[in-house]
Amino acid sequence: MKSEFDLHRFLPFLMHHASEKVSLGFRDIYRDRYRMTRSEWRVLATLGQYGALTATEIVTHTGLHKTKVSRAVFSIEQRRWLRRAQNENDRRVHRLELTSQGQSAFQSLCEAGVAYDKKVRDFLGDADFKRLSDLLTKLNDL
Amino acid sequence: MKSEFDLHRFLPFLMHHASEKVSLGFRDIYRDRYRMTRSEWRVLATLGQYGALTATEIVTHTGLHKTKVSRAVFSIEQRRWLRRAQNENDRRVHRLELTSQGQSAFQSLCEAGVAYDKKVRDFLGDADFKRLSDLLTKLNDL
DNA sequence: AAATTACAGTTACGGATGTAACTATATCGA
DNA sequence: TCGATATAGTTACATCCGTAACTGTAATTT
Repeated sequence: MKSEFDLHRFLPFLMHHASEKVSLGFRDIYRDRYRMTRSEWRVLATLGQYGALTATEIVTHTGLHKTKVSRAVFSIEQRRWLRRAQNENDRRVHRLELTSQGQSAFQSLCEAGVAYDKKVRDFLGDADFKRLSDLLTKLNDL
Repeated sequence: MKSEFDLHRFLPFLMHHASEKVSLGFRDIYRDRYRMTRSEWRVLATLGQYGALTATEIVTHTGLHKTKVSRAVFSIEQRRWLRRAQNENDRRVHRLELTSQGQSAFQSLCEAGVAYDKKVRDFLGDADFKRLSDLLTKLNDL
């Protein structure tokens, strides 16, 4: 029987729907401002926050698929927003680092991010916002 | 300064990450069992739960893009899991309805859905699970 | 009624995706 | 040391996706 099953209470649906709302709401910003994809923004943000990393380290930090990272790195490099330097000890590995232009773009999007965060926080209220963050963080270990 | 911005506390990231965990976790089930895409599963589930609908009504219920619905309907129809009947009064419109095979598939996935829900609920605990559902529902109005 | 506008649904196109296969390099084991 | 295995990263392919343009039908305006 379907009686036990309610689409509008089904967590994968709720999650996905809410995620689209929140995640795509911010995507409009970096897409309109810089014509970036989500993968590109994620890679930029990760390098901006953590400094120089290898592609594999970006995969670890973000959970992005390695082909997404590879393509995003290529396209950010095309914009001259990052440099790559081959590792001397292991020539398979490249150290990826934002250029100053890349850092500027990151700063600009950070500010937009903080503003966007505030918008959602105002909507939910501080308590619910924190509750939501904590629950989502907890789900990472599912 | 980036100091205000913490990637791992940024809601679009948290949201997206948690959503991938939960939503793709269940996707493995319908993908492995029936080779369905997420759009197809959503359309199947919507028709299963609400009975006969038009494509536009499915768009309203699910929030899916109309091209996704169009393609999903086509492909589910190919499997003989749904019938379409042209509306006599408005010949642009088709009434879409699951066949008995479609209903069987839906039932089978409902059971999997209930089991999956239980798995997540056990992980989070009843109280947090409800809290999360409520917060996600609230976000629909963002 | 003819012309215009609105709507349901499909499709062409270019771009983004994941899988799997690949290249190049490094490491391990005999 | 050399053959096998593992790893970093890229690419070919098929698929999926959203935008915009389209088809066919209905409703509205004149």
